[in-house]
Amino acid sequence: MALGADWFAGDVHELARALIGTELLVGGVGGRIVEVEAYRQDDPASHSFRGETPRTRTMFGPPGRIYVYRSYGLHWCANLVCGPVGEASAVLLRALEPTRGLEEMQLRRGVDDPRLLCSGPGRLCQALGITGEDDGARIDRPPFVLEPRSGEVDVAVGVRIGITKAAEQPWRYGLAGSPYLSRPFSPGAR
DNA sequence: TATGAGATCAACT
DNA sequence: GTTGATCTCATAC
Repeated sequence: MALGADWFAGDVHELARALIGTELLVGGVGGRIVEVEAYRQDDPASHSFRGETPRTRTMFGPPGRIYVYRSYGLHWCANLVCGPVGEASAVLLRALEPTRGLEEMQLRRGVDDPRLLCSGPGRLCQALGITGEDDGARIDRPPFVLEPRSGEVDVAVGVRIGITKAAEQPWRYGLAGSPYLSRPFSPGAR
């Protein structure tokens, strides 16, 4: 049974941790989530920190939706909105372990190495075909499917990547030891 | 292996 | 006018 939108109504950090190992598919293409980062409204690094704007409108809406924005004027980055309505917290999808639709992703990305298909927010969106068109879409409606993980996973914790504000916060979560991370976690981090 | 430039857009100063 | 939750490609060691 796929995870519904109300599954995202809880605490963003618990959800970030719980998302590791779940399988995200877009139109039958995707893989296991191996790396995410948590952002909250009281977080200076979050887009929602300074209040609602046309771009961040989705973050302030109901949980279980997808917040997509353009990064550096070039790449798309996808988040899953968490928490109660209006809390404006979200989980940034940073890396997947490709499991389904490899050929499709290789075609979209123009590379063959599975480790390079989804290891990074921009790459992930390109591989799955996520664009600004998908902003505000529900995670539990086609073409999106989020399958719960089967069994326990070893979740690593570390500092977030590529930001300058609140950069010391350990709000990056990942599957320990996975070769599909955008960057490895420090050994022993938990 | 490492550093640097370019792409290109919304929000902020 | 500057900055940023990025990535690719080129050039240099």
